[in-house]
Amino acid sequence: MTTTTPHTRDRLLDSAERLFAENGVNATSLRHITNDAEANLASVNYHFGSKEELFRQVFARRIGPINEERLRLLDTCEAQSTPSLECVLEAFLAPTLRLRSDPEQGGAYFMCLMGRLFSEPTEWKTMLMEEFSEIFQRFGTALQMALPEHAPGDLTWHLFFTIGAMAHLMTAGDLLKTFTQDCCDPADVEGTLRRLIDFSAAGFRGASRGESP
Amino acid sequence: MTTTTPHTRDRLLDSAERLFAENGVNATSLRHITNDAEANLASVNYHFGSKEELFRQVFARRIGPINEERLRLLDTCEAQSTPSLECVLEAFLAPTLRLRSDPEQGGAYFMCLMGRLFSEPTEWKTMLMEEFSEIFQRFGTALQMALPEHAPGDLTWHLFFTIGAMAHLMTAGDLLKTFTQDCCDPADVEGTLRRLIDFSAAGFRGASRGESP
DNA sequence: GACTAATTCAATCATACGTTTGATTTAAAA
DNA sequence: TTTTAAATCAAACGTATGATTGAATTAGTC
Repeated sequence: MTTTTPHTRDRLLDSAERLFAENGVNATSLRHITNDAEANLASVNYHFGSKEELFRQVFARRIGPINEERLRLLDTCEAQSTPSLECVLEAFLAPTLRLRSDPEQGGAYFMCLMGRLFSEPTEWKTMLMEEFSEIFQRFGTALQMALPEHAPGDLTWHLFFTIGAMAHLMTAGDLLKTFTQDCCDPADVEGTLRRLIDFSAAGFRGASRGESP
Repeated sequence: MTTTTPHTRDRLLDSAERLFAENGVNATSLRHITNDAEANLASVNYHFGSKEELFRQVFARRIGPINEERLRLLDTCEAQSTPSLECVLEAFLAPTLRLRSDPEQGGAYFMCLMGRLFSEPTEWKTMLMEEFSEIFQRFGTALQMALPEHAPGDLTWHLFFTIGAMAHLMTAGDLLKTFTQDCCDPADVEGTLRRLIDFSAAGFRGASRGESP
């Protein structure tokens, strides 16, 4: 059984990942994908059964390792006596933002695709949330430990804002470069990461000021 | 000439706005729209010429007044001797976030639609940017005045992060409510606005810490 | 080399899309 | 009422979509 497929299946995944990211999921037809992958039209339904299942596997192929690295980085954070807020935020943000500088393959395409998922109608968004539920739980308690005097509700709001900034970076990052005439360039991954971590950390720490009901 | 159209044109705009927001632009067909508006299929091409022009007018109908209010609020900010950062941020954020509580019509739909545009492939995003260029210029200088000791590049990055948080609120806000079992509810518009302003303001102020190259 | 399962292929399916047409209806102007 | 323009309508246009079929081809096993 399955003496393992040669290439076609992987070429389909790669082409689909790139085209989904560049043009959107609905706007990318199976014919676009199979042309790009130099495969037959029927090969998608042979290897994956449907376009939807193709997309699920494009997603599943990457999200697992990414979230594993998130948890691994979080573990090294918590190995310290008192994990710093910055360390926790870096563990959450770095694995996705660093996709941009993925050397061999187009993890950058996946980053863009994942960012777009956050604002997709409904169906895909719930899938994304299922994958993230454990992550949210683990990072929620880690943030609570890093900022023990903050209300849990505040932390949830601030994490939500941070995710928004991250997602915007993933989907519209190139626009920032164009718009600022290369002054702000997200291609400098480590610089961008440091900026986002600093911005969010300051937001987490400083936002519980003034009259709160 | 044009003794003025009765309703059909406006019903088409309303239905298109809602369906575009709920299901995405590409996923919404003219047949969906005309069925929802109880109009004939050909009426879209009669009144607007094409689906693309329909979308442009759905967008144009709302974005003008929103950006005018932005500038109006910014004017009242700058009427003060030294405009506070919070005041400038509120002028930028409030007009869109308050769409959620639009009483009569579904400005909430438009809010969701606009948020999604930020992560759309390309074509629509440039249109959105053209509408925003004046806004960015005016608010850029206002932020510079509110934080004179900060580098312009920093302000651009921080505004970008803030826009990301805002857009995420517009597109995935309902998810936050679901996920937190109603603990965090974006339907409380003024509370949400205050939280986002405080978070961003703290980010703007605090993020230029540590060793910067 | 013969047999078998896995894979690829060209062709076609039914469906949905945006757009166009020409006749028909509605309503305003004369 | 007659005339004329605006608006609506059913029907069809050509194209593209995701999916399916059955034959042809490849590769692995005996």
